[in-house]
Amino acid sequence: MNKILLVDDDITLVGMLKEFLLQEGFDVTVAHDGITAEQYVLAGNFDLMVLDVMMPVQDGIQTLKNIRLKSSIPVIMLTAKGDNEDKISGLELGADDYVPKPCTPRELLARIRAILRRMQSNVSSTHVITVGSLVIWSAQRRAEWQDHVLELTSTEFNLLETLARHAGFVVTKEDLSLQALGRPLSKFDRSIDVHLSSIRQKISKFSGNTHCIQTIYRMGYQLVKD
Amino acid sequence: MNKILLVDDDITLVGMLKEFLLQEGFDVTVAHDGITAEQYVLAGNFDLMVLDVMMPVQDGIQTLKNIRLKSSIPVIMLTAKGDNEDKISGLELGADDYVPKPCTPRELLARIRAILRRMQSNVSSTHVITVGSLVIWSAQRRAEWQDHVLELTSTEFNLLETLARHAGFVVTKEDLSLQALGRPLSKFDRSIDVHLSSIRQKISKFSGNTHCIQTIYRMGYQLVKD
DNA sequence: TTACGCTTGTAAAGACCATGTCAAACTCGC
DNA sequence: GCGAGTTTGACATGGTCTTTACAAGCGTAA
Repeated sequence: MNKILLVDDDITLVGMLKEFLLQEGFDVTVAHDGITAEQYVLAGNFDLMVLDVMMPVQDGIQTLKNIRLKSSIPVIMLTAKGDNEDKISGLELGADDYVPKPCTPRELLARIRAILRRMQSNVSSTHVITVGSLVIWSAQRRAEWQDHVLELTSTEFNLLETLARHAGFVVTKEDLSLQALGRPLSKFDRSIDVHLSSIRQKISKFSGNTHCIQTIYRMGYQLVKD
Repeated sequence: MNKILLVDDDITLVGMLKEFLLQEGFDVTVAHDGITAEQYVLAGNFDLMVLDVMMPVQDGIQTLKNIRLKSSIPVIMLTAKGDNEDKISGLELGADDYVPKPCTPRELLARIRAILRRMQSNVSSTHVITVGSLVIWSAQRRAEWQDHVLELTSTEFNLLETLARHAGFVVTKEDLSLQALGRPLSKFDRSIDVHLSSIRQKISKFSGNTHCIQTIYRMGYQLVKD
């Protein structure tokens, strides 16, 4: 459940929004002035803050400024009128969105969801590994060499991916076995050599360059960056 | 300081982003079309590029395609609308992330930081030892002498690395044997002498200076600090 | 200084072992 | 049972390490 902090001096408006957001499944906390909001943000771990620009004592802009010194919490600014200056300076201070007042709760909700979605997609952001002419899409389990699809088996893909993740570094057979085959390397296990051999063959179909996967004698293998 | 290249034909948007990123401590350069961007990338050593998909003359996709032929610079694509096709084909070309427009500067910043962090975690863990004209990258098992790669065997590398770690001090053969060969020195073992001989030979290919590895009679060897 | 013993430099040879690779045996899901 | 994928076995290869041999260097004592 997402924790949201609502900051506005308009008590009735905030009350209404709170009700609405609670029903939508958010965990809502309310503050009525900037100073309190600052304290809340630094204390509790909120996922997002909705901040009114126009407030007595300390306005939203100053509040955001202070908060940005210590936190990178996503912030949606509520601006009175369609004031453009507010928008710019709010964004430059590090607001993630601004919503002109008056706005319907639904509209605000949409913005909140949008921001949270972005933040989350940020974390799980697509994993693409690029090393020289090799491109690997981990999620899709897809690998290309110089724009040609490499038709790798599952294990081969794991191996290549592991090497790519550590491109430029030597990866021992022990590590390769653990990470790509999922078991510790045992004494006379030749699987890794065999798989690497076939990976090299598949790569060599598209370029003579087979020494991109270097063997480091008695140490392991290394995918060279270049 | 990280060098960032912003590429978008929307001059006001780019101007705003540039301001924002400058304040965040980046070194920002701007290009308004794909052709210029290509030239910039190949010329300057940027750490990251933000590339708009929708551009006149040459769109972002083609630009990325061209750049990928010659550079593996991290790229964030800016896609208009939530256009899914753009997303896919951008990633397949080797973009590292995509951000749907419109986006706030903060959001873009977060993505930029995320990518840079990922890149740096690859490099910063590298253990580099520098002694005079010798540079050793332990993790990569790579050694250079005056910018020339030394093609060392595993044991040779171990020996040189051990000497480099104790540069300026005498290292006994006993210690060398233990640390580089992994076994105690036995009575008539000449391996270390032989290996050091060949290391010296390999170094002497690039400079007459072979006394960088000093023999301390009846004591051991020493890599001299310059 | 010279002679002697011990240590080190280095080339060459051989032993050893890791790796490349093919093919057969083996799994496992269908 | 079939087929794709994986592992195992076998063999060839070749790189690397060690050993050996001899030459050269160093230190010390006569």
